Amino acid sequence: MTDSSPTPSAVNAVPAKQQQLIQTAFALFYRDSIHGVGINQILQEAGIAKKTLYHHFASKDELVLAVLAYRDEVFFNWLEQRIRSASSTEDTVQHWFAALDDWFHNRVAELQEFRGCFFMHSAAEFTDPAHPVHQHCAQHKTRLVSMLSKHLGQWLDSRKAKRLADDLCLLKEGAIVCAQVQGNKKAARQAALIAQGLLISAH
Amino acid sequence: MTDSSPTPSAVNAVPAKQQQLIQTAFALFYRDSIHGVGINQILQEAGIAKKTLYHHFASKDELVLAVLAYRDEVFFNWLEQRIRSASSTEDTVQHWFAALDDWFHNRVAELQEFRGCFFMHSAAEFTDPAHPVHQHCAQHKTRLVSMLSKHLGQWLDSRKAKRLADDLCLLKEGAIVCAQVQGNKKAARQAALIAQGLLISAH
DNA sequence: AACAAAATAGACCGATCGGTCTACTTTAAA
DNA sequence: TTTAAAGTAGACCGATCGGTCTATTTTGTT
Repeated sequence: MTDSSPTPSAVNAVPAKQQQLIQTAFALFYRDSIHGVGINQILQEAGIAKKTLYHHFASKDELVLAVLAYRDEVFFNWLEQRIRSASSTEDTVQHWFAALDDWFHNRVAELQEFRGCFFMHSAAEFTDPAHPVHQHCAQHKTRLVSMLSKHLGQWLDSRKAKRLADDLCLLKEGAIVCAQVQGNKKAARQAALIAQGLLISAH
Repeated sequence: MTDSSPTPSAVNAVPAKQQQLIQTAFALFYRDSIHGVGINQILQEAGIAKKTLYHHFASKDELVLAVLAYRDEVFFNWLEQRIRSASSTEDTVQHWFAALDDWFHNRVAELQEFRGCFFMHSAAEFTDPAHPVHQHCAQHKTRLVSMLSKHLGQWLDSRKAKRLADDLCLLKEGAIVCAQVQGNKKAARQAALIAQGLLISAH
């Protein structure tokens, strides 16, 4: 072993307080939007001193970016795992919307109570496409498309895989909005039915 | 005539300053989100005194609701008009996405520069489904579905019309998100292609 | 035991928040 | 011409904003 481990789980780990700050901030941002939540509220909720926050982050903006990175990782990993075991194009589509359905019905503990897409909301708060927050949101979506596209590439040629992935992501966004704004939790199954039409015509 | 008209366009009209306040507030809310825009900023931009605002609205919340009602009316009327002339189910679908395409490409002056769906964004800022703002947003979506459904009812039985309207609205939401977050302005045409599949299987 | 890093509480800063209020001016109908 | 409503500018209120700082305590390594 090249490094000793003085404390169980230390060394190169993300500082505990930093992680706690990020998770608390995410929960509050997700509920009340970024502009709707103040630093002091986050600190009180997390039970952490103000100095500690500014020891880990230079500003609220940097905390926001860290929160986006955190959510990106959690969400991406969850969805990739849900897709991974699919063994055909049709199976992937089913897994895709089954995952969304679970999310909408709060059957996915690691994603918190469903309130729509955090990246969609954040992009709406920072409408300038050049703003780091907006760019991070766009990247998240792009990353999901290419992950799905790559997965579908196992059975489809890359042009068709990309096209289907784009469509499935558009349907995903639509389902999320319907589920969030109108509280229509059946939106995932509805989107899955629309996707059926794609499989018939598109191969 | 039951009422005289002392000044051209007065009597039962909405006060000019009130309308100006609403329009200015909408432009700012749409760009920087509701929580991201302060009262003073709105007043400065509109060139209106603070007392005048609180003469017309009891609070910022009431101004927000008035802004939602204003945008609801503008958007609904625009989209209904775009659909009205359609003469078949297929034609309606084409008009539907052609309208979105125009919006995404900023060819619709009355809707302002495209920044996504204002109601979707506002619902994200007020996540409590019981909050008046959130409810107004949900209503807007419901109203659009039923308008479209009614229109499609000319050629489809009501069950099928409702189902198709639901699907077209889900596709609309998906296209809006893709166009806004990723800047994918082709999303309307993409959604139109997906909708083609619906017309084949669903009648 | 010594020591540096990390954490604590919370006072404090100038700016802005939503909202009230006074005092004055403009507008337009009777 | 009178009069009431609607408008103006902007001081002011307490609260909160993001962020800095002092002083002290906890923590973990040597």
